[in-house]
Amino acid sequence: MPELPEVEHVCRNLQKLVVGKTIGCVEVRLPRIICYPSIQEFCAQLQGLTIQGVRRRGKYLIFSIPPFELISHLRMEGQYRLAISEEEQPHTHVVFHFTDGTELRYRDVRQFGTMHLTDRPENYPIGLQTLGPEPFDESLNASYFLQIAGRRKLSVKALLLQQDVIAGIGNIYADEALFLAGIHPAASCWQLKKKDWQRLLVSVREILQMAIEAGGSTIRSYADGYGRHGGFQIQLQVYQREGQPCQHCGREIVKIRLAGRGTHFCPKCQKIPRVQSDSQSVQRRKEA
DNA sequence: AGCATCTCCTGTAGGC
DNA sequence: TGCCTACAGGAGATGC
Repeated sequence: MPELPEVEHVCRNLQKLVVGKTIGCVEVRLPRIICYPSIQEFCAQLQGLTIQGVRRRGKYLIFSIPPFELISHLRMEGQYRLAISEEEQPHTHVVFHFTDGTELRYRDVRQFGTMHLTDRPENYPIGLQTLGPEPFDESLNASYFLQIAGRRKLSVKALLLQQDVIAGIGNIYADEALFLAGIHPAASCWQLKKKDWQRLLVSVREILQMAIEAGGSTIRSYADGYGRHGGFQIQLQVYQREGQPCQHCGREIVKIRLAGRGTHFCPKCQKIPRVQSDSQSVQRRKEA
């Protein structure tokens, strides 16, 4: 499941593979992938245009194809692959035929991926329009999290998954970052102090940076533009390691369900920050 | 408003 | 062996 590091890697490879290529025609075999505009317009508008660049924003891939932008989200299992004459893999839903005889194939087993083609920001997918800051954005700091979530009772894991709060984090790296920060995923946002947010932000950046350098994580199906798998999965400390010993303390990794997602953590290393709430302090005064 | 749950989808794993 | 069910999850929709 591609998150920021995987999309970043795909993006860098696509920059090498498709920039400068001119589209001859486009084949759309699964209409649901194309969210905007209609299939007919999508194909007709791309014909004869040249790809000038590819960039990433959150988990979105944005192809610059003047005067348009093609915004592609891989969701769970979307993959791009540049091909010449190789046999086509099943679940290939969109094919961009280039004038040089090569083709860019979009493959997506679970059919969750989306594409938008537009020259107007108001037609961007909602998620891109409301996307929060990039994790490596220098203006991002602990105060931002305190301000946006300091009073909320939402779990910190659920908050990390909200793309309008911080862009690009998915289930794998949310679990890993919380482990690295020593914060319990079920801790409520209001329980975190500024230093906790600071530690979490540092951990998020550290995990994402390491994963980018390793070429991302391949859990089920992720592959880059060349069909290569990522290497970070072997460095995962908690994700999908339920029942195995924590590599820090030896305690069994536990799996719970949080925010509708499988959530993995070490019950010894990851604590809910201790906060003395008003009601608790009133209670203590009464007891005293 | 804020939060939880459901939905889309298919391959895989586990139980019987 | 073969069938059935649960599960995986990003993001948008829905409901409380």
